[in-house]
Amino acid sequence: MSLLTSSEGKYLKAIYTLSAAGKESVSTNAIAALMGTKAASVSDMLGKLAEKEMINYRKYYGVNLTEKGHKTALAILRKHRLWEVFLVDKLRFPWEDISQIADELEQLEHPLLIRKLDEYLGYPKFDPYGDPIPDEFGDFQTKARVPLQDMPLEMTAKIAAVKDNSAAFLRYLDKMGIYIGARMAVLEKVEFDGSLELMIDNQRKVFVSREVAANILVQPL
Amino acid sequence: MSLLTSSEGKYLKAIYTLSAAGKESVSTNAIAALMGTKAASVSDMLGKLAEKEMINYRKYYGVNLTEKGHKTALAILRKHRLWEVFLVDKLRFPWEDISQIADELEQLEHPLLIRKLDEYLGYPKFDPYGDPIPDEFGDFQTKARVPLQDMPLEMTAKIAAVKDNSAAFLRYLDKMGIYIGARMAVLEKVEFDGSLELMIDNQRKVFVSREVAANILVQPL
DNA sequence: TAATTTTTTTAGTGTTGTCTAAATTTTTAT
DNA sequence: ATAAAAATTTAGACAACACTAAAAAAATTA
Repeated sequence: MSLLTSSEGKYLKAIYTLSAAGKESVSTNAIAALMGTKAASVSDMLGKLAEKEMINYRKYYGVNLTEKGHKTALAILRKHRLWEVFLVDKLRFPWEDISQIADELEQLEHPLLIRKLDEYLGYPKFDPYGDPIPDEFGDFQTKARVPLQDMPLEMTAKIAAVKDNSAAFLRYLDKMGIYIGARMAVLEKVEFDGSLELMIDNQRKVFVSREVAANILVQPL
Repeated sequence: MSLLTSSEGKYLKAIYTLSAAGKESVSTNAIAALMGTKAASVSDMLGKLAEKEMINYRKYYGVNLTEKGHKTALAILRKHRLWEVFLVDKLRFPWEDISQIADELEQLEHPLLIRKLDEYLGYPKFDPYGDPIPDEFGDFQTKARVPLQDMPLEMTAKIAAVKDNSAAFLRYLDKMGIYIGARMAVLEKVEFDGSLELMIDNQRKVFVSREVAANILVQPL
């Protein structure tokens, strides 16, 4: 018993995402907002997930993932991110399209499918957004990453990940030639508005606003 | 508005399969048997599909696909068979495992996904079972195929398709070294029990029973 | 053709997951 | 500290999809 329905899986992933974003406990409204449902629906579902011992649920005070829920969420995240790699590396999808498709693919339940996919993709460790892909045991690599604004001048780093996965943001990055894995250094910080001048791939200079910089993580080399 | 749920899609595919198998109109019980549901559930669903103008439904007298239903079924079949090719050619699944997984993958609805998949797979025309893959317009190639029993002695042919997709049958074929695309000729027909001696790939002789032969289609060369 | 069997449909129920509206609890502000 | 506001839960409804049991229609057979 107790295998998850695909809807339960989506909730679990949402709770994981919100937990990872720092908060001790995750609120009903935050989940509803992230998932585009109503608070009442979330309350219902929290009851079911608590029943299945996926979350610790104290009414009116939000939820935490249990150990079991955490592992399950990581398994779903693993599937999601592997499919994202497939869509970008193999099918050549633009990265702004892939989240939605991967949301459906991640719910597929077949013991061998993900193992074979992982093998086929060459055991990737990061998805196209730069987020780490958990292995079968839920372990993943997290290399030190810092927000772009915190980089000292001139230090070389690699674009490691983006915080905002919205299509608008990703298209903007594409247009500016900013992509995961690109080498960069901060040439100048403008005091006045927090904007930055960057050198990308030792070739191109680009300006980015404080808002954009806040959504980019880099990994010092 | 008229887009299909994934359950409706499965019914449509089942009706298509049964229609293709010859019958003028498809009975409620036949659908229930193929899908592993009960006749009452089928009746419910037929009402919905008739509502959406996918089928012509005369109560108590079975159903036919409308033009719209036929096109929709072919689109689903196209997805199913492309995913099967992916699973076998790319992920290296044994062919007896793929139907079930493709049943879930075929329900994914994304305008670009199938086009990109098709391109990535190199626009295959047949799935791993030898069944033709409809193109975007629902057209597909059907080369002349004959049941293995009807082949004259000594004539060379290619194994083109199997009628029975059960895991047991497919495993048997694997064991005997009989695969889609293999060259073969009938060396001898045994009057007594209808069994055949085959030459496969000009190398190996194998015996197959009448029952097995009845489930293999070949394409004369 | 009349009776029996088979097939199909209808009626009523359960489950999952959503919603709105109302009730309740917690948080915030005066 | 108490009143107002915000967040959360409960209650009741609905849609999709399955089921069982019973009714109805069609097919079979004697």
